[in-house]
Amino acid sequence: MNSIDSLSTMLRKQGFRMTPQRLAILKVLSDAGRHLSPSDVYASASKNIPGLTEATVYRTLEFLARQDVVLAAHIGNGKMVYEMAECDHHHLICRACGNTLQIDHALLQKLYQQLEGASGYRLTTSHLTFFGLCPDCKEGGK
Amino acid sequence: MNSIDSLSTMLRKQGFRMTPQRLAILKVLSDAGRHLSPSDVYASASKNIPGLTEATVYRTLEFLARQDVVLAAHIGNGKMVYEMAECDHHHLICRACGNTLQIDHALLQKLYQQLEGASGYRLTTSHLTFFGLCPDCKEGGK
DNA sequence: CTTGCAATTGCAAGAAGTCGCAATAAGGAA
DNA sequence: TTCCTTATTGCGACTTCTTGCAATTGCAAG
Repeated sequence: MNSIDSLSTMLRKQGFRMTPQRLAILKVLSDAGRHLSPSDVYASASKNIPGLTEATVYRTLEFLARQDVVLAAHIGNGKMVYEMAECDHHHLICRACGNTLQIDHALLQKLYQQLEGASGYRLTTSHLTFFGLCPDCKEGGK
Repeated sequence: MNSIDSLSTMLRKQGFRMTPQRLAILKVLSDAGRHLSPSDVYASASKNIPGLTEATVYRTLEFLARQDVVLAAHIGNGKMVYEMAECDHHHLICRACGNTLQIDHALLQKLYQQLEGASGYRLTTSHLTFFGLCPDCKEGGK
């Protein structure tokens, strides 16, 4: 698992600035251990960085996702959520009740290899979201 | 492939109203043959329905997606796009140049069965988006 | 320690999308 | 055809998110 220090060093090496704003946002995500919405991140980070703006939070999340430090995902309500890119995984969400299951990336490894073979692309891990009905809701006949 | 008439009949049977607004939006999507953004849909549909509002377009797209008449997807720029749910497929997008490849759902059939077995969920088809680097861009060493 | 460059941020304006409520209208029953 | 119920829409206010630009600041060089 990458610490904030090693992530910072890596990003600096690539010519990026590690500002207090960026460090605070990274720390919020690192401490959370789950995904957060931009407004969740803003609410927490602005406690440590008075004067932080939401525009900066949005820009920083997008920057960290582009650098693969953070995974972005849509979880079905049209909103983007973010999480530290520590453990590759995907989500399976019940369309009726919203219950969410985490899926290891290992389950998709073969598919990814197959898609690479068929397409010529090199796939990056992304935070996929699958939808379905959970065991409780599919019995209810929705 | 379902015609607008048969989709309308099906929705009416479920107690929904098939208003001129909904028919116009369905027709725009049906004629497009590709995915459209909400503002694309609004621009086209409002030609036929003067007075149509964007609020109605957003609500109708969300309604049609919920009824599985339309597939919604995020294509990497944070925006939602919509397409008739005619041919189950997914997307593979190059993160560098934006080039997009369409992936048949058939390639994911086994994975879906596997996930159903492992989770107890019944998966619905969703419009997944994979990311990677296309053959041209991965050679460029990004 | 100082300086200069260019990346990053704050700010305000604007775009995209959502919500509550009254008015409108789809459609079934009579 | 008329009437009534209730789903749906228009509207305006609001929230969420993005953008351009000037000011600020991280950081490498000296």
